[in-house]
Parts: sequence; C-alpha cells; structure tokens
Amino acid sequence: MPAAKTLPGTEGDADTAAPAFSPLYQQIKGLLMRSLTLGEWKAGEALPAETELAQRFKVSQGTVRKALDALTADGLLVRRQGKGTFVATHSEAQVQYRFLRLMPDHGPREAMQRRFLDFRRLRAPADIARALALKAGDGVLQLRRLLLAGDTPVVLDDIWLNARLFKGLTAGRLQAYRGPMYGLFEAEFGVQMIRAEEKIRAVAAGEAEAALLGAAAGSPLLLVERRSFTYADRPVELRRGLYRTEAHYYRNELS
Amino acid sequence: MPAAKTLPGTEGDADTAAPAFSPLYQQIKGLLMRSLTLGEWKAGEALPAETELAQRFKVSQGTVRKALDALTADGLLVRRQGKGTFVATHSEAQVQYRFLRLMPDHGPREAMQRRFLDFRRLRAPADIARALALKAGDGVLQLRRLLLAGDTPVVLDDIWLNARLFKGLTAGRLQAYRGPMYGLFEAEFGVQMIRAEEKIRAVAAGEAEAALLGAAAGSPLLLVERRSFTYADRPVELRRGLYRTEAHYYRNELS
DNA sequence: AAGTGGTCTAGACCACCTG
DNA sequence: AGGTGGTCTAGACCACTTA
Repeated sequence: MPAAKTLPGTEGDADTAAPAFSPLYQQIKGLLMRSLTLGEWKAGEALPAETELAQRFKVSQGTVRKALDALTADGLLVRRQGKGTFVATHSEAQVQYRFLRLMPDHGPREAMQRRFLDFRRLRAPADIARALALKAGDGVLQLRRLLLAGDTPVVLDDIWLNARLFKGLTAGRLQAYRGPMYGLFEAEFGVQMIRAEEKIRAVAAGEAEAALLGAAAGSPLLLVERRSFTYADRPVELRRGLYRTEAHYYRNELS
Repeated sequence: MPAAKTLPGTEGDADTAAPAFSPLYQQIKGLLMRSLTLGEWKAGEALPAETELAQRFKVSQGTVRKALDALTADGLLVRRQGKGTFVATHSEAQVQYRFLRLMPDHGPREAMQRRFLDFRRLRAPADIARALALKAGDGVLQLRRLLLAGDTPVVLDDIWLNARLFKGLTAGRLQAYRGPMYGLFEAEFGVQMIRAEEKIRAVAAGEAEAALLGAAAGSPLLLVERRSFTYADRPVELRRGLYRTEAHYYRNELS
C-alpha cells in the first residue's frame, strides 16, 4: 500500500539529479544518520529498540532492521543479540585500534607505548588546509608522537587536527589518556572517526626522522598518509606516519 | 515450524567444537559455496533464480535471498536487478582489477602495460611451499613481469603458482591474453581468486631490481607480498611486488 | 509481457542477555 | 520472566531488463 511512500523531511535532498527512487529503508537510514550526526546517541550508547524505532518512523520492524543492518555494515553501529544496538566506538571496541594495520612479524599484536614529542597550535599551511577542507590560515593543532614496541621506536606520527573541533585539547590531556586517541576524541570532544583514506608510499628517512626512529638516515620507511572523516564525510584529521618495517608490516585484506 | 531444521548433508561439519547453532540461511550459504567450489556455476555465469533455488532447497525465497546476499557481501556473487545473480569475476568486472590498489598521484587510473621477463617451472623452495601449503619440492610456476605506466616501469612482480592447478600455462599464453591475469586463470584453468592477504613493507632496491625498475640502487620501494586464495581458503598464488611510489601510491580505505 | 532481483509488511518463533 | 536482536515464512507489489 505505501508504494511511493516518502517520509517527511527527506524529500528536499535535491543534491544532484533526482536519484529516481529511494527505498524506504534508505530514507530511514538517512534519518538515523542525521540523529547520529546531531549526537542524539553518542559513541558506545544504545539506540532505542527496533520496535520502538519502527513506531517512531511509522514503518514495519523489518524495514527498520534493514536500515540498522546497513549502518552496521558501514561500521557506524554494532549489534549485540539480546542486548541492543550500539553506536560503534574506538574505545572498548571488539577490535581495539580499528584503524591500526601494523602487525608484528612474529607473535600477536602487542600494545605499543606512546611518547608525545610536540604539541602546538598554528595556522594551517595550504596543503593541510586543503586536506582538512579549511581556509589557509585557519587554526589547526599539530602534534608529533612516537609509538614504540618495547624499547624500539616503530612509528613516528605527525598529526593535524581541525582546531575548532578540539578546543581545550592539551599535551597533558593526551599524555594522561589511556586507550586509543580516537577514544579520547569521542569521549571528550564528541568527534567520531567514521572512516579514513590512506595513501601509502615508500620513502627514504630524512636526518631528523631517522634520529627519532633510531634508524639510519636514508633507510626505507613506509609513509602512511591518512585522512580521517566524521559524519557527513567531513575531514577532521590528517596524519603522516613513518613506519619502520624491519619487524612489522602493514596488513591488508582484499576481496 | 522448522525450528531446529537442518538440511541433509550439512550436519557432518564436525570441524571444531559444534557451533551450537547454525541458522538455515548459513546452511544454504554453505551448500551454495560447495556448488561454487565444485564448479556447478563458473565465473561470470548466472545462478538459478531465487524462486528456483528456494524450491531446490525446500526453504522460502527470503531465506535463499539472505544466503545470496551474504555471498554477495563476501564478494563471491554479483546481483543485478532484472537480470540475475552471477558468479563474481575478475574479467569484465564492474571494477576492473579488483585487487590492484595502485593509483597514480594525478589523473584517473591508467591501464598499465605488461612485460613478461621470465617464466619457469621449478621445485618449491621451503618458504614458497609453506605459503602455498605445498610440500617442499612440489612443482611451482615462477614468473616475473613488469608493469609500466607509459614508458616508465612502476611494478616488478615475482609470482609463484601451484603448478598442479595451472598445467599447460605458458609464457606465450600469458603474453597473448588481454585483460587481467586473474581473468585468464578463471577462464582457462577454472581457478578463481576469491580473496587475498597482503603484507606491505618499505625496502631498499637491490642492484638487479633497481636496474629493471629504472631506479637507483638503494632507493626506497614498496614491497607488497600477496597470498591469494581460492574457494575453501586454499592458497594458490604467492606474489612479491616491488612498487615505485614516486608518482603512484597504494590506496586503502579504513572503516 | 514475462522474468529477475528489490522492497515492504505482518506475524511467529528462536537465541541470547539481564534481572 | 521479559527484554533484545536474529531467523523464517508467505504474500503483495515495485523496479529493472529483455524480448
């Protein structure tokens, strides 16, 4: 009966050339996404039960379920039978460190130690600004840190953050926080990293980087440039990591 | 009514500690997978319609659908509204070169030229044998090739294949084939690459490799070691690729 | 017009978790 | 016992493709 059913508040999506047809569950998905964006449910919190959402949106439970399943497949939600549906989080995630692909050659993934080297606020250079969709000169936070496996440095990260979203972030706060950095961003600033793009290259270590990593100048390093996005595909973090890969590798799965 | 319904021929999966409970659509998925493994439907071919499969397995169409959707999510099938459900293929894929993550810094992905440098049959060294789940000394095919963007070499691949699965493969056959190598494997040998694991490192170019790639000895290269699997998670190919990343990068998405 | 996959519904029941 | 998500069914209808 609800053939061409359309939810109120979803018709004005005249983005680019009418999509011709949008199934109900897609519209529900959009509404749920909007609620997530607006912070109605925060990282780690539970959503209302399926039946409740079905009432709220005036559709059948099956349709809500399909929307929730889609968001789960996108990595935005986590479903736990018997308990509920939860907003995905980088803390206490089933797999800690969702975005870290570095693996040791031997043995299981070890927890690496962090050491913060630098933290400052500055005006974004052109390339950083472009990557973060800012205007050149907008404020960014820049930080540099080392990840160590045992006593040997493995990763040197330079990180740039949109300063407007992380007001009040300090070196001390970073130092003190236990758990993934993205967990802190969720908990303290309400900024959730949803997805990221990485560009990977091989480069020769410069003098300064080599010294910090305890490697020879000119030795080959993996350069991993990551751009991370929150809701609505808004870029909020740029990261340039230099990885030593003598005893570790970057893992990837293709399918 | 079919509460504890179990399909015939699926109960004997006493792999490791009974999984306690297996939903019907999982069992259907398993049966479909077996048919794929046995070659009942080959790469690019259409499966029977949902209604037909439902009859065949004596379950509802919705259950078959769920199994098909799962296999689609795994990348084994491709569904096309109005046309049918097809076995995924590396040829004529919606995205050509499913497994190639190399992108040029500027402009769209260009088709790269292939140049075969070497082709031989040999007994597997210990490390190759282990990676391909063979006994040391079993036959493997080894081949070396270059990928070029325009006139400049970008990738040097060393590839090892389980020789038993590729009887009759020759250098000439490789040279002549248009389209992705994995397409040839499907069409000529019935071997489908389903998924792959990659380990990525940065290394310094050796003399020989540097010469072939037109790079300086000692310059940093991306080392991409790939193990590809067919059905039943059987490893059939090992590949060591050296990538020049001055004008290209390895792309990855995290979520 | 006929066939395919895609959507939506409604209801029954199962498995898992928590009090 | 009562909540949650997960499975399975049956049927109606829609959208896309081909002939």
